[in-house]
Amino acid sequence: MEKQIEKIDILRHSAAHILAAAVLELMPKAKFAIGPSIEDGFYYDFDLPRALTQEDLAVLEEKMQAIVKKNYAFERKEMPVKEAIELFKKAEQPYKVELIEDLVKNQKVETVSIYTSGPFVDLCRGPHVESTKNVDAKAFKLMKIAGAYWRGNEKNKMLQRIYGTAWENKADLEAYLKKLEEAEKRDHRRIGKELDLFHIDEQVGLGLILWHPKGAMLWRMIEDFWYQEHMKKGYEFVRSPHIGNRKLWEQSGHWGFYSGSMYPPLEVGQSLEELKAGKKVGESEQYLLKPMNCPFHIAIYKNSPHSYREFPMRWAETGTVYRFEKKGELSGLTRVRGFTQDDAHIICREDQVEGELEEVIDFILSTFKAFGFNFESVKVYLSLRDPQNKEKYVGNDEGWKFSEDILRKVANKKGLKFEEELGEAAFYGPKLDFKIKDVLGREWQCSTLQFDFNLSERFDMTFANTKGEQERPYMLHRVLLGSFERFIGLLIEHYAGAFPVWLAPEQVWVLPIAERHQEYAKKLVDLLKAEGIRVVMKSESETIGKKIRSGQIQKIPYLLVAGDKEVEAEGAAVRDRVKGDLGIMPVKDFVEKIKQEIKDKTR
RNA sequence: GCCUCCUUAGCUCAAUGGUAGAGCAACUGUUUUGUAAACAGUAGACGUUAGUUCGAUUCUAAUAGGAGGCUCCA
Repeated sequence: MEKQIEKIDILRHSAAHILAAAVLELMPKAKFAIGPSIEDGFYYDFDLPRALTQEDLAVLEEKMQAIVKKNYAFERKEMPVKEAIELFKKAEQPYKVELIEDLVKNQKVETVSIYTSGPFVDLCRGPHVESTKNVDAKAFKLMKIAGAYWRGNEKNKMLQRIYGTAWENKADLEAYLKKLEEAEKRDHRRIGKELDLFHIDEQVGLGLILWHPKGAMLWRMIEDFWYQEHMKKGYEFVRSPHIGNRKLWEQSGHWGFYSGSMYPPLEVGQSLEELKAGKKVGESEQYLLKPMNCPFHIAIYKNSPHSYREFPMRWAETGTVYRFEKKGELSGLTRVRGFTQDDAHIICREDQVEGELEEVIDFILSTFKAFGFNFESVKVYLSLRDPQNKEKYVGNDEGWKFSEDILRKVANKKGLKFEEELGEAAFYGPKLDFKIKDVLGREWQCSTLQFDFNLSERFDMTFANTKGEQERPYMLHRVLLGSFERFIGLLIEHYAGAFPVWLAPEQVWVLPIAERHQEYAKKLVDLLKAEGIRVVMKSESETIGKKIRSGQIQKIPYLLVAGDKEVEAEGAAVRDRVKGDLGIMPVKDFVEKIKQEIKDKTR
C-alpha cells in the first residue's frame, strides 16, 4: 500500500525543487539527480562542476528566498515518454533521462509528469504546493553538504547532496533547531566524557572501547541482570575463545560471504622472527578473530551425540567479537570494531520452533521494558531474503519459505507492528530485528532473532529422533541487547546519563558538612556498603553547596548530607536527584527505601 | 573507503603572520562550611609532517583523529 502523502511532505518536496532552482541559478551547468522529502526536511542530489562550500549554502538560501518571493506556480504537465527524454537530453540532464528510461523499463509507463516552477523544470511525480510562495521563506534552512552515490551504489559517481530542513512556519523551524541542540546534550559520546564512563583511544585502535571504572560498573549491572534473567528462563551458559581456525569460518560460510569485514587472519605456526625473515613454515595455520560466536556453540553441540529429549537447548554467552568495519562507519559506542554480544543459540526440534520464537520475543519485550524503553520507540523489521538476489544466501526455497512464514506468523501472533524488508536477511535465514533510535534519530539494531535452517546442515548437526533416526535440528540465533557497547550507548542517551538507581554506577554520595562530621559520614558509608549499596564518600574540604552541585552534575541518584543535626538524629538529610531535599531520614529508612527501589528497578 | 566540515590545556571556549588568554577540573595553602560553584597561589595546550615566509598556531598541502552524510552493517 502506498504511504499517504502528508501536507508537510509536499511542502518539503517543494522546498527541494526551490533549492534545485537556486542551484541552477548559481551553476547553470548543474546536473540534477533526485530530491525527495525526508523526515524533518528534504535533500537534493546534484552533479556539479565544482565542490560546494559552506558559503554556497548561505548564497543558495538567499536565492531560495528570492524564488519564494517571485511566487512561481508549480505547473504540472503530463508528457509522453519520448518527448520527455528529448526534453531532458536537450537540457543535458543525463540523470533525468536515466530515471525516465528506468520507469519505462520497470513500470512500463508511457507518460511522465513534469513540474515547472519559473525557470526550473523537473521530472517529478508530485504533488507540490500551488506556488513557491506557499513555502515560508523563514521556515527552511539548508543544513549540510554531503556526498551520496548516484542511486546509492558505491560503484557509481558520488554526487553532492544538500540537506535542508523545512517547516510550516518559523516557530516550528526554531523549535526543531532547539530540539537538535537539546539532543546534542544527550549524545552518549558527550555524556560518556562528562560522566567518565569510557573512551576510545587512538593509540589502542579505532572502534575499540576502553571502559573506565564507572562505565564498567554500569556494564556489570546490566550483565548481572542479564545472567539472572537467563537463569530464570532456562538458559545454560557456555564460553568460547576469541580466535578460531579459519577452517571453521569456511565451513560456516562466513568466510565466503563476509571475509571483507573480518580482521585479516593471524598466521600461526611460525615465530615472529621467521615471519620477519619472510620464511614460510609448512604447517602454518590461519586463525581469525571471531566475528560471531555461532560456530563455537555448534562445536560444543557436536562434541557429543544428542537426543530429541534434550531439546530445547538454550546456550548463552556474552561473547566478544571483532569486525573490521570501515573507518567512516565507526561511531561512538553504536558502531565499533570490538563488541560483546549477549548471544544465545537455541537448538530445537521442528515442533518446538514456534514456541521458542514466541518465548524469545517475550524475552526481548521484557528486557526492553526493564531498561525503560517504551516499546513505541522500538522499530521492528522482518528481514527477508531478496529472491532476485539469491547468490547472497544459502539454503533452498522451501527452507526460506518455511522459516519466513513462521517468523511472520509468530510476529503477528505477538502483536508486533513490523515492516518487512526484502534483502535484509542473514545469509543463513530470515530474522526479526528490533531497532532503537539514537538522539539524532538514527536507528540501531539491538535485538535480533534469526531463524537458521542452514548452519545445522553445513556443520552436519544431528540428533536421534523418537524413531532412533538421525535428524537435523533447527537453530535460532538471538541477541537481546545486541551488543553491550551499542546498548549502553543508547541507554546513556535514553536516560541522558541519569541512570535509574539499580544501574547507577554510583548510587549514593555521602557529604559531610564540616571536618567534625567526617567520622559520622564514614559510619554511614560503611553501613551502606555493608548493604551492598554503591556509595562514595566526599571528604574534600569544599563547601556543601559545591559538593551538591558536583553530585547533581554527576547525576548521582541520592546525596546524603551529614552535619550536626544528622549526627544528633542518627540520620541523614537525603537529597533526591530530581525532587531535591527530602529532609532528614533515619538511616534505616533510607536503606530500606533505596533497596526497594533497586529491587523494583523503578527509578 | 567516498563527500563536506572540524581539530588550541583533562573539559568548555578565546585571540593572533612576530612564539598563546580565560573559566571549570588538577595540585598547594588558607577556610570548616547547611542543599547547584569559598579565597589565594602553582602547573598545564596550538594533532602530526612538510611547504610558502625574515618569521607559521594563523596561509598551502599531506597525514592522523573527530562530526554529519553516502556505502556497508553476518
